[in-house]
Amino acid sequence: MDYCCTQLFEGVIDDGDADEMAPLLAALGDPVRLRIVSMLAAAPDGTACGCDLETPLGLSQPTVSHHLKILREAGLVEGRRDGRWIHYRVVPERLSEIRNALTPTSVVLV
Amino acid sequence: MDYCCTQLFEGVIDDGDADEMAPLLAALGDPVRLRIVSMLAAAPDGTACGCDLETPLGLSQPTVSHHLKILREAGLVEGRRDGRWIHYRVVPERLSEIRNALTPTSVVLV
DNA sequence: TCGATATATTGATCATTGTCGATATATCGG
DNA sequence: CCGATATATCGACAATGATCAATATATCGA
Repeated sequence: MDYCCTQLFEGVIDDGDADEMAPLLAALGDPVRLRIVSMLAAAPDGTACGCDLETPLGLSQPTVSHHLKILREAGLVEGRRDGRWIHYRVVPERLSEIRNALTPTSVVLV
Repeated sequence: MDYCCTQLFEGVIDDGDADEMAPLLAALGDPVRLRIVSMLAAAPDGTACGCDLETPLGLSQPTVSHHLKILREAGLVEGRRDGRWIHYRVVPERLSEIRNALTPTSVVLV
């Protein structure tokens, strides 16, 4: 190895940033969670509760709860309790972070 | 279920699009692959061969090859053979697709 | 307080994935 | 043709993840 065009990589994303950004992208790297985010964004008032997602997704309540947890921990979704229900909404700033990271002029792609 | 604010979700990403977009995001949802993309983008001429990545990544040749394959199959990276070497480069159009999908006015997020 | 509904957690199972060593394939130079 | 280098594939293994049934927790209405 390294007999060929070895070179130093400068301006590359540092390990910490990569470890932060990857879970964010991985959270959206699942068709179910993509659909959830899309459904929340498409909902009339921009929110929906978990129970509304089960039937259209065709998944059990624990599974939907599992995916919502991942999206929540990634900061891509927020939940506000309203009595029995928790209204989930997309956090658009978090989506912007991804878009910015993938922009050619960003830190990630130099 | 569905006793609460049941509603139809219109304008939501369809299953086919979600199944297409998810692997694209999942391909970037790994810190190693994020670093690879960043390294390719940061390389002097925008390309690097696999052998250049092993040492800075601290990974074995098969592992780097594995990640490059995933990025290749996702269309995020292209390889051009040059003798013994394969020069990999980022496909910026593919990154744009992700950015567009995550834009509030896009199909995905309606 | 009790029953009903919404959400979260637990435990289990099966599939996927990241990693490596070993090996195969391809290309170049001699 | 042979040895060296770059890349891909195979096989194995440990870790992660998606899913569900069962159960726990929380809130409301009666």
